[in-house]
Amino acid sequence: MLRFRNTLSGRIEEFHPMREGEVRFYYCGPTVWDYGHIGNFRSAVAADILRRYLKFKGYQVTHVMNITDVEDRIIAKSQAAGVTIDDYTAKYIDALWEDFDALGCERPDIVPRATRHIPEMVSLIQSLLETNHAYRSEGSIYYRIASFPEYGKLSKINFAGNIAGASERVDTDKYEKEDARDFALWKEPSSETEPSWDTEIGRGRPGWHIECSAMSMKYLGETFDIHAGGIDLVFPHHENEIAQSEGATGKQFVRYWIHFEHLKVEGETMSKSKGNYYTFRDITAKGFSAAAIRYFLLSVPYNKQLNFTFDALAGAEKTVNSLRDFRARLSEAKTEPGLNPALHETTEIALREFEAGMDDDFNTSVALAAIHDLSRVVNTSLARKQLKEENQRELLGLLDRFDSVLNIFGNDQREMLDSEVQSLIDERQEARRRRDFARADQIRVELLERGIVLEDTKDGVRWKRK
RNA sequence: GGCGGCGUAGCCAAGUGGUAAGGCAGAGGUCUGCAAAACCUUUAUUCAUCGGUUCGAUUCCGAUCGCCGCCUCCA
Repeated sequence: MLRFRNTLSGRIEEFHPMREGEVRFYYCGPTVWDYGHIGNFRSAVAADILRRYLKFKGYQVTHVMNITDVEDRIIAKSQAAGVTIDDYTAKYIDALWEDFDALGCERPDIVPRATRHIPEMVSLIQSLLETNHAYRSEGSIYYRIASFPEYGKLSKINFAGNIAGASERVDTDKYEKEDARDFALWKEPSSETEPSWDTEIGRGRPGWHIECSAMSMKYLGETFDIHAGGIDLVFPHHENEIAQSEGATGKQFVRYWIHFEHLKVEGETMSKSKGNYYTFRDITAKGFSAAAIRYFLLSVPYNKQLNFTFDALAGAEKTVNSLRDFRARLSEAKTEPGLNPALHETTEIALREFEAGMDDDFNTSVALAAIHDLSRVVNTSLARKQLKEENQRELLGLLDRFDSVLNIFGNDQREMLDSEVQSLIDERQEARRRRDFARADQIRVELLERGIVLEDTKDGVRWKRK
């Protein structure tokens, strides 16, 4: 039984979707104003694991991820560059998908963009105006928090004792609001040239929060199962989404909220001023593989802060390689017909432990430990020739199941070596038979320079790419 | 100022009221012509510090120190 922490209740809850066997899942994606930093991808990978594990459990999942492509920073930057919003964001959206694919994240089923859903937002704002949850002020439209007594139920912020201290930092240009907590649903353009839309509620552009309410309800319904995102979004973004959606519909908006913890870099907050701000691209440029980055990001449960260090990433690189070697070795092994019952038992235990870990609030650390334990036992059996054909089939199937969730083993496609490389390998085997080790080692070095690593085993020579 | 999280071996870390998962690195060994890979053994009497509760605490409570986050359109 899958259990995880629901931010709404603050407790671990058993998961029961609204509709049998079906999960509607919304993930608050990034704002596309720059290349994604590594913290963005910690969340993206966490959302990927979450969705993949729901599928592993047999649910049919509808996964929506939004792209915020209209927001103050984007407007400022696109105006400074003298280009349209679409032109400014196109490059970063393309980059986002490239990085997404490289990290092995499945593309969401539906990816709505804020700029493509202005009518939906306008209509939601209209119904909030009608129900008195919103009011106009100086050309903009604000949400009236006083109209929604449950405000704060997600973030559990005690506004009575809190806002006073924080209010010193409230922007002075917000005094036209009835209450400091009220937030903008619709913003009047601050200049003639600022990008805006002409709509039934006036000329302007949407506030940040309204897009997620409008788009999630459009694609998933007024009440849906899971809404996930970075922990920083709890307040105000998700709190405001609840106010907007439940204010408009009178129904519960989301049944389970999940928030992904941030990562630190070398024990500190990641920030440009500290010089420890890394995008995914910065890290691959240093020679680390996307597979290692994915492994590292998912090796610690989503609800823990993860300390990013290059030492740890180097460790992940080795670990991923050895797991891939393990799968290749298992796949290539020549086995006798039959079943080794002890190994069958090992296989079943591994599945149980993997699932027990994942069921317990998506504990990927425990799930990975199950895989490492399995690989050690199976490697030993392979070396001792105790692995039978049935075990091999069953184990490869199990690794595929694990990988449907984690996606760390990579493709098991053996490419053909070009004939020149192959003949060098053959020549080396011949040299070894003649005990001409000087020539054999010379060939091994030559192949290594071409990126081919050789391993001599009892069953012959194995090769792999460096 | 208000609220919350964390501090476990050289590094990344899981975890629990009953005596410390896993990975990387290190040491020794098996195998091998050598190497690589794999495997075996080994590496925290101890879980930031100090008190308290308990038969028993790393796990619960309190204090202290350190780090991180939210209260600012930052994942």
